[in-house]
Amino acid sequence: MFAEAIDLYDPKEIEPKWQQVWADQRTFAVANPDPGEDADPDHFYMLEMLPYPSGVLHMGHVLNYTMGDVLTYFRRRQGYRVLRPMGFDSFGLPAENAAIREGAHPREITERNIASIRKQMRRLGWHIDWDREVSAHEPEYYRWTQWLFLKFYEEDLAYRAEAPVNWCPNDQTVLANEQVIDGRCERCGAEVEAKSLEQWFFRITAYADELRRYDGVVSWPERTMAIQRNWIGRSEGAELLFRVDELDLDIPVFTTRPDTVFGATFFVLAPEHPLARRLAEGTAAEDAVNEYVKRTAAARGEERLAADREKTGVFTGRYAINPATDEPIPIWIADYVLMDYGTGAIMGVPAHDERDFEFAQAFGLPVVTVVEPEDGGDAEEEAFVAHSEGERLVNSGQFTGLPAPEGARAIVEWLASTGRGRPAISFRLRDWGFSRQRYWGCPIPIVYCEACGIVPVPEDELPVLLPEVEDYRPKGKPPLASNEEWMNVPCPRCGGPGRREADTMDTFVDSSWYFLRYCDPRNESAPWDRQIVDYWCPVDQYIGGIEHATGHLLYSRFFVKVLNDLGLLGFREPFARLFHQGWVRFAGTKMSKSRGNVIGPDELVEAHGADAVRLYVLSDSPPDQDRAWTDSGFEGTVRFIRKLWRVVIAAADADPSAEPTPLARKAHETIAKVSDDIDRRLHFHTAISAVRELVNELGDAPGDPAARFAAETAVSLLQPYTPHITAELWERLGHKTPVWEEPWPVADPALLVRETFQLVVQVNGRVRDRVEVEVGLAEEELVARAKALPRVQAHLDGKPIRDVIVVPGKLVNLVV
RNA sequence: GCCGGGGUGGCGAAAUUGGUCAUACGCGCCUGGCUUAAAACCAGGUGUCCCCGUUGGGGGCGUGAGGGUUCGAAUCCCUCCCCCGGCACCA
Repeated sequence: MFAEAIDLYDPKEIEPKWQQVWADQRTFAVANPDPGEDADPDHFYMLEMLPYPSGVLHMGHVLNYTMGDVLTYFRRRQGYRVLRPMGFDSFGLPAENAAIREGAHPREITERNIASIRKQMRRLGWHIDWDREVSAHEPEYYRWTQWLFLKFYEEDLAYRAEAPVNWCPNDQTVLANEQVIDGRCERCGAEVEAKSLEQWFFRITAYADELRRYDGVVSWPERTMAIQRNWIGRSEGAELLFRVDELDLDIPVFTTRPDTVFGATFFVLAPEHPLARRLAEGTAAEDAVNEYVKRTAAARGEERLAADREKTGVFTGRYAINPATDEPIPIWIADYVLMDYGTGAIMGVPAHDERDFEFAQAFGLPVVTVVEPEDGGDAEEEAFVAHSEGERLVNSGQFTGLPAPEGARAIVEWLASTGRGRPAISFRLRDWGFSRQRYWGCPIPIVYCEACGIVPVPEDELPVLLPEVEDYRPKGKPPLASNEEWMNVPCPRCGGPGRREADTMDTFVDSSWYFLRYCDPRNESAPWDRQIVDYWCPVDQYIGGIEHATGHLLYSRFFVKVLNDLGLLGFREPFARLFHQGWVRFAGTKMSKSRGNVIGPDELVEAHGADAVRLYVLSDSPPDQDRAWTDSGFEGTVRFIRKLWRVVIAAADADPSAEPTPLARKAHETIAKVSDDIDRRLHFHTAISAVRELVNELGDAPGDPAARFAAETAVSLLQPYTPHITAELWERLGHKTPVWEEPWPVADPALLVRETFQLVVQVNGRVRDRVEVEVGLAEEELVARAKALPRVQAHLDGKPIRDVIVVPGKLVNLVV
């Protein structure tokens, strides 16, 4: 009784013990390669999206980092040098809002949160190299964020422009398109307004085409690439010039249907188009146009986006020349044309565009059909004709009769020859506005000088430290602007009076390069050493939420492409393999802070140990699928861990034996399956199932000569999932080398090859019997054995056999 | 509307990509053991319908629906339905 009691599994005892060993021995630290080193092991960069330190970890984090942990241990034990760092995305709005609420400094709140998350991470036993920890808010880090900004600025890839921005009236700040969800602020839910401001932009559109390709990517989810491609949105077509003689203007339009230009019966400018007011100047329509522009500008936002809205617009009194027909067509201003797509102006072809048709109907504009189905069809009855293979141009001058796609090419060529058009590609993607009127972010190292204009802060004056301010609230102007002493600075170029840039950077800038800094985190003379970064990168396996598809994952790709063009690194895609973990749901809903239904890992770790939490979160569901956290399921895992303990302790007394019993064979099959599931498929849940099968069989065969081997195998294979209990059991099995340093087991191929196999016998494709036969029999012999089976005989029923299919090593199918 | 992912027991899911009676592993449920009792633990059972000589054995049907290819289909093809995600007055 007493002996049994000491051997009870007690995670509270075991887990702190091994965590202390790992800390003392610096088990998780990994060195960069030594320049003189010649025998370099294979290396592997394992990365999960860094956490935002907003309080404590939730189950989503536990899932994410446990997946990374399994892969880290797995690769490490396969002999790879594994880089698995951690850091904190520590600038950003929530810390600032908490600071306003609590009256503490955002730095204080942030660092407090980081300390508590770090503690949680250690308690979960994650294999993290803490020597490489970085946080975005530390001057040692953001100094290089600023440095990178200056490089982009030098290349004209960061620029300043006045632009309509998404303005959140509640947070008093500009939002990126990605932060606007259904016309509302992602964070506070307030309705977003339009506002025109001087802003900083990254010219991500310069890389639009390449960002749609994934050269250098090894494995990305199809859906993620589809989301990014939809977001970037590429259309091929032409830019055509429409002349306004009276004002001596040529206004470009973008169209995907240059074949329909002969049918353009009107011309439309977006209300925000810089020429909109000028066109109407001096015409009878001037007042009406001004009034319309003012009204639509105010109504931007949500209502304007509704596709089923009635078309509105106003005639300018001017005409443009259709470059194909040379006929004047009326110029209108209408808000169904968007300023920030194409050129902000369109040719109206009501016969072949649904929206143009509606507009023409509303204002009585003529409809001219210029494309018809091959057979003539009943085009007159139809509002417009879809673009398809069997269509030909009509009413199109010398192009009449050409098939539509060919006609499009011929027309663009013809217009190009007189300078009135050219082939063009248009993207939906906009440049990335990254100015934020906020305090808790990376200062933008720019000085505005009355004489010199925009002047970058010299590199040797970096970092521009984030100053202290009285109040973090924006109140219309950015908080940094309230610190007059900080704001006023001599111009770095002429020494005259200058004012600092008071906006800070979007935190997505910080996270666009953190994975590079991890490689060389303490470098004081450069953001990184190119040799070191090129050694580790691209990241071999990245894991994080799919919600970052059009944000972080796109920005990081853009950054790496630019940095490659600058010669700062030697690759063009940051993440070779990408994987999205599913959501952890509880009580049928997504866990999120805003819903207040977060179950933290702390209580569960406290009650049942980190191993149980780690193992359960990866059990039962494929890694990319949402999963429900159920108490009964978790209890099942706790039960299994206790069973593992019991069964392994029982086998510890058994003698080592190499006898190839069925249990030994099962152990080798499990090694093969678990290795393949983790390595190739990331199917952590089926790997766990396989080990459970092995443990079940071991439990059923305590006296088996291979019991000890089976126990050791189960412990070894579970080690990446449950590092504490397996470390303890491995030691109790009498091993001196700790299990995490044990090479990953390799299945013995000899034991995987069977001497006999179960031959499946089918009659007409239906399984009728199975028989154990020796491997390597001739086909005729297999067929003869199959026919001899009584149950097969019964189904053959004396009928003649028409065909025989033999799959060697598997089955015989008799067709009658 | 366009693009992408998906639909398998009561539930989470497996079947590694055309070849072992489809449902491994787990949850739930049922039966039994242990117990004064309960919990825990342990053992067995659990798609569905039917048949027989009924502590056993045999058969039909079953992977959203319908069709097709094949000796053989959850897996491939066609048509359709439904669910989830992205884009959308984007010219």
